[in-house]
Amino acid sequence: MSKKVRVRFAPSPTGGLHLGGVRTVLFNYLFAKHNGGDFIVRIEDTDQSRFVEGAEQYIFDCLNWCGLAPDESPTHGGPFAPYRQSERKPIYKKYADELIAKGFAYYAFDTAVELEAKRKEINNFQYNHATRLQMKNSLTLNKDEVEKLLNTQTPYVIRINMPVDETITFNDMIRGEVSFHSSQSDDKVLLKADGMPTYHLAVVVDDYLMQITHAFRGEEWLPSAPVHILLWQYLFGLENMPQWAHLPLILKPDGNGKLSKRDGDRLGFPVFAMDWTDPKTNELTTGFKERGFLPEAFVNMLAMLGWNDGTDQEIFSLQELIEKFSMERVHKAGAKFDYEKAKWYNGEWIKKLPVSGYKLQVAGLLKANSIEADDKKLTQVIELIKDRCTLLTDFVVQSSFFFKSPETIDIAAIQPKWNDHKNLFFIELIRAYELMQFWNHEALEKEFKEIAAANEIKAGELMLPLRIMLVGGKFGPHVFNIAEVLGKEETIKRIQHTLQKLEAQ
RNA sequence: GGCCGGUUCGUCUAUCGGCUAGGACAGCCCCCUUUCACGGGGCAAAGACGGGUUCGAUUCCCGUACCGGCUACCA
Repeated sequence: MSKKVRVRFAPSPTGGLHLGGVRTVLFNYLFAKHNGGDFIVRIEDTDQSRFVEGAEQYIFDCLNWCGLAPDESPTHGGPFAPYRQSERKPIYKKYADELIAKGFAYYAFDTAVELEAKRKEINNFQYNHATRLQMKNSLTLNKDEVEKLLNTQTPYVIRINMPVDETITFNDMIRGEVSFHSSQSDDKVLLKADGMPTYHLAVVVDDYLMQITHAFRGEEWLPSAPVHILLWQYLFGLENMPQWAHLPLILKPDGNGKLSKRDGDRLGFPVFAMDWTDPKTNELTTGFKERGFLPEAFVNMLAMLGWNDGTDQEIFSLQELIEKFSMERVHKAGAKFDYEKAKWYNGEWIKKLPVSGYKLQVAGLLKANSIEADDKKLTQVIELIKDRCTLLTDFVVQSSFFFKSPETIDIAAIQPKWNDHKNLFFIELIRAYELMQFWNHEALEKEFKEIAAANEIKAGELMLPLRIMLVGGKFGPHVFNIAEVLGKEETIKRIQHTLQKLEAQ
């Protein structure tokens, strides 16, 4: 029997949660759930200088919005707590010491200033097999000197002693066999002077301790994979190492390169899942949520950036994604982000979901625009206009006139073809509508057309004016549907109002 | 620079040696709609290049080009 699948998402809480980050979460989550496994969130906050207030909570808010709930995390708890690396600090030293004892790592006492000087002196300086014997470390210093430095609290780091001539090969679930030469990697710092591990030590130790079976991360990590593999070999044995998959990057739409927050600002689309306010600068970056995206659409769109099920299907619920996901079908190449397509997914989900699935959000949006919508009418309105909304925020413009009189009336659209004859028609229409027993769109349309015929005016020439009177502009659903929802009193009131304006002209 | 990865329509992608290279978004045209959308139909649009292997390569191998990632006491 094989071990239970356990995957982890390991963000560092340094700011907003990027599209690519959410996709990494998603693929982890889908893989875990597809295989009946657990999804763990581990906070990689080993760099105290990059700590950002609120960033961790924000990550969980985003996951919650997306519907990607962790089985274990600092906030959800779990048998392998703590899940915050800063709280696991004492654990790592032991493994770093073990590496030193085995000769796979060494103490280095070089100061930042000394390293800086070396970098200036040697172009492309690397702390590696070629240079480490020129440096101040336990390889060059004798035992007593090292002992003395250690005893006098001299700051030091622990570095991995990369082998000079070894080929490191592993099998990536997406890329197949990938190999590196050990001489190419430098002697990465494992334990920092402040006693915190670097990412390199921490991932390996925690993946082992937390019994992670599959480790998925962005492609940008590929070059450091050999270091991690060596660490596995030295510490826990290759046979216990998780299976790796390095996910393709999400690229900017124009040109090339990794998609960044700046690209979103520049091109006018969100990059973060939800609104993020930088606590230092107070700068607000809009998220997909606040931009009017449904989590269903956001997740669907992200999944399709690099994955497909081999058919033409493009709309998937989270449940379907769980059923169909496989790492083998993840594309190797990076994908340029296409905001137009992202919006298309949202439009599809607005049409697909029952109104109850997003009614509350729409009500919230309306409220923010000081429109209080009663529940029954809101549902009715949403049904009527949802086909012409691609973002949730579109509902505001598309529905405002149902709840309050239009602020401006596009008189210019009626005026040129306006005449007394038409004016008379509307006066007659008002009278007829006042007497209507059953206020529904079929009856309203029938009445309208009969009066038009009696006046020998083409209905088509009258429908646009009516629309402008009710809506204020050339948009919205079928005009008699609008009148039906508006009700007798309001409809007549709006017609009269515009009639007066036309008269005044 | 070095190492690693990648390369099918403008974009996301299908194809696991047989292709008239399929779908979707965006674009254009038509229909529906007496507004605008939605919807329906259509058009246009691709295998970086050069060598192999093979009866046959988009698919396998090699090289070149181009793009990207990494090259911190950051993740």
